[in-house]
Amino acid sequence: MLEKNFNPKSFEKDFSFTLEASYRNENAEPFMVLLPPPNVTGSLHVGHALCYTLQDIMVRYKRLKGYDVLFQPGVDHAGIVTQLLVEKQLYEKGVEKGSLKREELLQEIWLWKESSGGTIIEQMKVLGISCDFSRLRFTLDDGSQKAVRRLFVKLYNDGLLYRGERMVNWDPLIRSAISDLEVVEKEVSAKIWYLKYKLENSDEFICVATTRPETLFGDVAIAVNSRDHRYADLIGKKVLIPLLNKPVPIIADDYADPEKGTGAVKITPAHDFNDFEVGKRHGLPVVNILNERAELKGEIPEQFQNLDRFKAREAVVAQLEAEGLLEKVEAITHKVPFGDRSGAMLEPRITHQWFIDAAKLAIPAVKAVAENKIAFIPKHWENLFFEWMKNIEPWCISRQIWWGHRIPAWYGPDEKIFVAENAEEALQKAIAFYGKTDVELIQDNDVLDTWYSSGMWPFITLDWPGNSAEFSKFYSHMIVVTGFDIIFFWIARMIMMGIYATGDVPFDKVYIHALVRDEKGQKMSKSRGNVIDPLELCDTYGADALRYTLASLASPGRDIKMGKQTVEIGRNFLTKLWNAVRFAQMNNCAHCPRDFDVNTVKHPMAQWMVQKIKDMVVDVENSMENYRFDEVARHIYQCVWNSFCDWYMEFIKPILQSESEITGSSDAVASTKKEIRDVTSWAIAQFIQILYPIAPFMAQKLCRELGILNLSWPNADTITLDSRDSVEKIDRLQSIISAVRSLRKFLGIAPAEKLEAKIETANNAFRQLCDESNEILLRMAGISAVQKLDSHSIPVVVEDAVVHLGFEGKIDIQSEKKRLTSEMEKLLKNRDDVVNRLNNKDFLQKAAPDIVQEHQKRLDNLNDKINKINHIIRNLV
RNA sequence: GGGCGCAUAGCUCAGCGGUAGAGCACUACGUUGACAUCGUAGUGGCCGUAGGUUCGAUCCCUGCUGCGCCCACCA
Repeated sequence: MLEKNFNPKSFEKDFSFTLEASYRNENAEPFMVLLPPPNVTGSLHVGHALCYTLQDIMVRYKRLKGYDVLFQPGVDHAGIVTQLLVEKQLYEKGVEKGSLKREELLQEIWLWKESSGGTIIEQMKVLGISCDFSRLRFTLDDGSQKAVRRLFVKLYNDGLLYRGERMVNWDPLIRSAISDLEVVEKEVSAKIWYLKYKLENSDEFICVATTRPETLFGDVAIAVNSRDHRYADLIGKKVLIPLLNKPVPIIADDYADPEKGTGAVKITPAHDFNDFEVGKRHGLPVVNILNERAELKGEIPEQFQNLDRFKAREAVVAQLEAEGLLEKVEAITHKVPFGDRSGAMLEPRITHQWFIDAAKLAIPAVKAVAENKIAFIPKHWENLFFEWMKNIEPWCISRQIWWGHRIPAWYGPDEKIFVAENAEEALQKAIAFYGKTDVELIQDNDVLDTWYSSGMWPFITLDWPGNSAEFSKFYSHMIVVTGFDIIFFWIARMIMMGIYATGDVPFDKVYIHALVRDEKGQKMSKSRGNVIDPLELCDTYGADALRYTLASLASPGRDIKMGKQTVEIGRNFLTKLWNAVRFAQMNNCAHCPRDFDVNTVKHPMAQWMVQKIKDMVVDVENSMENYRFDEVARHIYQCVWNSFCDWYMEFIKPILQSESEITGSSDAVASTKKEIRDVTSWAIAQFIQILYPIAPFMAQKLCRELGILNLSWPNADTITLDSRDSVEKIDRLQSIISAVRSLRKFLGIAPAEKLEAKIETANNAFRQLCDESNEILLRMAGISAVQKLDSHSIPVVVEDAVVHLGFEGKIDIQSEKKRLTSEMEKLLKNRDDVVNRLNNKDFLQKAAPDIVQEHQKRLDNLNDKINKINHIIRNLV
């Protein structure tokens, strides 16, 4: 017997997932979910919980349906994040950044990874995520290393990967290049300084506005627009850079916008993307005045040497002011690029980096999505994908850190590059190239962008470049579930690299899930302090409750607003089901006989319930196939709570609690009782199976409790019972009960007070059900049916039946009259609408015939009811 | 500047070319056996706005307004 209190904590920890998760039905259709590998430094947040829960629901559903399911887990080494984290921990122990050698630092990071990395994997188990953990992969494991190098060499040999000197976004804190995607623009308040540049051999000045005065030492020109008459005569002349007195030309370039600033703009090619382009157009030199830490360095006055860029700014401004070269200062707010990992303000910087020719890889990727070989769900996210792919820039894949895949490129004495899968191969190439054996090669110091290996995840995990059975079965047929924010970072790269490496798309579906916000709709963040910990929610409400709640909120195209209490949705629902099962146990409805056949069921209430379950199975299955997990949750909820608990269980209580078994007085009653028991236990078994994908802990607990050995997905097609008559009759009985309850409440009749009632109906089948339902009517509506009423009565109209409620005491006739009159008003208005429509020739001609018919029927029903109520009102005294 | 999404009950959200729904909240009543993590009944909506298409629009189309997001630019 289930415990009286629903306490998920008491059983959720009992179930392990490893066994069932690694089960493979190898002869069946494949279904694979590619788990986005969480960072090795990560811990579970609500976003993960949503993402993983949805995946797990799909996976468990497909397992029940008999698919060959692979749910492949893994962890990402997360280069920059992890190295920063370990360096910080070392710093706290007194180890300065940069004081360790490469091998020493790597060893420290590996040690950290072994001891503290991947806690999120354990947290996933708490949530009941049924990955095949025996196949857990790491983006730096041997297989990944091999695959990464293999693809690098292939890309290089195909000319799609190259080393070049370009301007990139540089993070002065990490001291590495980062990709454009890792740049976040932030609005900051700043100042704009108007500097006076003296014309050479003149006393005149040209005024230039800048937000970066400290970069003036790197200026190589002043640009003005050729159509700007203010400066037309200055083009070709020279100005002197303030504080440096170095002459630079005034050039004409359309980049200079007469509307902005003073219309004259300083050109600093080494420290600005636009200026770099202008410099290139005009063959200007590149003067770098910042080092890797963004300190001033180079051909600049001694007093500014080694100053941090922000201190340098102050110093430069002060000096300019002292020399009278500062015309004015204005306060502005503008957007400035920051690194999303370090939070440091970025610097454009010209360095040697490795790049992937993403534009070329993008062509087949765009084609694949355009041709629907890959479908985004919801579809509109394709737009975002296309938009980015259209404007894709070369992808800078080298990072100046140590934790990651070291770039498999070696340099000979003359900087000649040898790209190879390992040092030995590189050496062989070098020997062949130089024609001598004593060649010394130095490997590139940089590592690859973390997203490089992530981009290979779909095939790394299937043991590419080997030709595994899993690869041929699952590759290009899997689904990826992720947030929209990594469509660029990850999805696009997986598609590009997957097609390039294997010739085929890695997956055929991309499900984009919602963003989970706090209850006010704000993004959750540590700094706001509004982060909800899913593990805490599991502890308070249970993992199943959290899973159910997340599923029920997962409507497409809308973010999820969620507070802690939101999880009560799931907790309350599961409690309800728990108690329903308890009720069944108490009434010997827990075990469904093996030979039970739902299609032989006779009792109207039983048939009604069977039909409700059949409908639910069909609905849930449709919703599952359409990735509508909110609908899945809702269909189950309605069937369990509204149909099964609210009506069915109340209806069957008189039958289950009758004494017929003991007395054996009636075989018919006893066999009805048995049938009801069987249907009840069958219904519960269906609920458990349907619920398993969403609430696996509870489902398994109930299976154990009820002795259910095998779970499978119910097949609605095997339910062939024709239950239309029963459904109609039971629905009618429900209407009567609701109407009587409503009227009793309106008249203020105490719930405990029993009333006599006479039910009039011309429908014989229904008449019979009413006669058989005395006890139900008594329990649920508080009425006992009689043939003749002695007391005063008030009639209630329910469809084609009239229920006369008898009262001994006084009833407020006036208020009842009022109520009926207002009901009548509504009915009349309703009828007017229908009549108007039926009088409309266009409607009759153009509307679908069944719609017209339905309106006619509606009109008949309304008329019938109006007549009956009219009659009642006239006779109320 | 370019693009995307959203707007339905007090709140959170479903829905749909043909009578507007749920959960929460609220009001009233109700606990000696499935369940107060509950039950019963109720209150509450010109479905953002202006046009158009249609026999009929909350739903389809267009404009507008408001909110959110993405990309680009910013001397």
